[in-house]
Amino acid sequence: MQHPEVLIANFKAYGLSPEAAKALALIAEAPKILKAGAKLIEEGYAAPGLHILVSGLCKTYRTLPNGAAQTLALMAPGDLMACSAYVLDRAPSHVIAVSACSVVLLPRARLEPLLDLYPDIARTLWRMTAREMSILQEWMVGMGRRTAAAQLAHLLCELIERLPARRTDGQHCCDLPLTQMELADVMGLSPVHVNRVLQQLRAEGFIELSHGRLNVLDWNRLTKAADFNAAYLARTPEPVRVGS
Amino acid sequence: MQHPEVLIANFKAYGLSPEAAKALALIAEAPKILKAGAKLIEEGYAAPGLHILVSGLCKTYRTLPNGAAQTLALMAPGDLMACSAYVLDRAPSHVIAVSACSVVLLPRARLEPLLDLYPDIARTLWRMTAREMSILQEWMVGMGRRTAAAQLAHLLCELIERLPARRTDGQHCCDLPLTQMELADVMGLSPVHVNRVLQQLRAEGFIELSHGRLNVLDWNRLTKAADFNAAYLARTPEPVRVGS
DNA sequence: CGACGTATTGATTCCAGTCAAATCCCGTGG
DNA sequence: CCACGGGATTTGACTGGAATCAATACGTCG
Repeated sequence: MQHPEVLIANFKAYGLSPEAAKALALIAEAPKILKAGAKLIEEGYAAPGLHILVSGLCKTYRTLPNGAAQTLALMAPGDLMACSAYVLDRAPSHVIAVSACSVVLLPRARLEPLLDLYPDIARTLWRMTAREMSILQEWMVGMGRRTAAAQLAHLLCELIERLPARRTDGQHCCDLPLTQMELADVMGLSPVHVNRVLQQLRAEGFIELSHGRLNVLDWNRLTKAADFNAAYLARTPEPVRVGS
Repeated sequence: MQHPEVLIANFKAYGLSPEAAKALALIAEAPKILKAGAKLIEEGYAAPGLHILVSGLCKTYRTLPNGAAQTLALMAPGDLMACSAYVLDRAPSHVIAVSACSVVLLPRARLEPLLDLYPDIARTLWRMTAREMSILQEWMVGMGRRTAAAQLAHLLCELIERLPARRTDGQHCCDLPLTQMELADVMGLSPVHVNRVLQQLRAEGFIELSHGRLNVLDWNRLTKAADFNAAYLARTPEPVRVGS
């Protein structure tokens, strides 16, 4: 599948009209390939356009004076990257590739005219940003009010939903190229504690996780333990639609 | 000052053109007055339009099965309220008035045509949403990686910047109608601990806080202790501009 | 094989939560 | 004007979850 097709399909999934989606795909530059760990956007940097992740996993994070890091977002294929760096014209935080990635740029000079031409595009980008915010809010609930185990379980549920996953009855699995240290930075915990909570989830038969591969053994039980409800991940205004 | 003027000034502060701002103000319904504690938006509710806070303080929060609550946003005058409830057509969380509020509604049926007519409006609303997200991210850094004292100090700095405040050299103060329990729900802490950390900040001469009034005694020292940098609160794309 | 990053384990400390009581504050009504 | 009541704040004692420190295994790659 060509990149333009992927882009078009993605925008359509957010409810954008086919013509507008095609117009967007046409202004996209050739995808950039990033190696794991490569920095895409540096804090303070002025964004040359809007980045969209095509494949791989990226993250946004902030570092503190004491050296600690907090991950602010994980980006899955189809996600906008650092849209605030685009709208605010200045990146408030770093964006780096977690695994090998392919990223497409919609250059500002070509995107802006399209926003004028197809007002639906702005609506869609706005909606994509709102979805990103929903995810952030869910993380916040986890950090503030869930136990570490529930928070981790919830995060894993979310990642199964967001990342390309193979889903069979009961068993769901996906590639998860995150180290325990990276998980810790997402959840605001220490790596050691993540390790312990992970073992807890393994011991209770919820999941398997090793070698960058996550396998959820009992989806129902895990979502219940995590109090997980996928509604916040919806891409379209209407309550989740099924089929095409 | 009439509500339309307030609205117009606010949108201009976000960089919107005067004509578009005026057009927006024209479609606004008469302001609704809310009593403290009144529920504006209920989870799951379909938003009839976009709400903008004119005066007072509101909050968005989620509750968990165990009864705990997590505040997801505080809204100051000029802020969009629950924009995801508008774009996603379904509120993912509750919005209630913390103090007596005045709220204006831009009805969907009148706002949508404006989005087509003035593409800059969508850009501005998108930018407002991005700013809200920046605030959320900053909160997340606090919850995950700052000590409770630094987190609280940071929050107070933010509120001084966002809420109507009287600022004299060194001393800054504003009305802060939040109970310690509410502060706890914002920060993901227990009310008891908030109380203790608050006393710590008082003891060190950073602040006074009582009877719904916050007084920052030493702004420089507080911002330093909180590692506070107001850049994330900027409303316009360009690095903070001074004057009109 | 050696080396470095990652994962695991154990021991200990400490920050923050919980429980519970006392006090304060303020509005209300007798 | 004062007694009452309920929420908010404060305090203390105790518990517990997560951090920290430190050492050991594991694994992958040159």
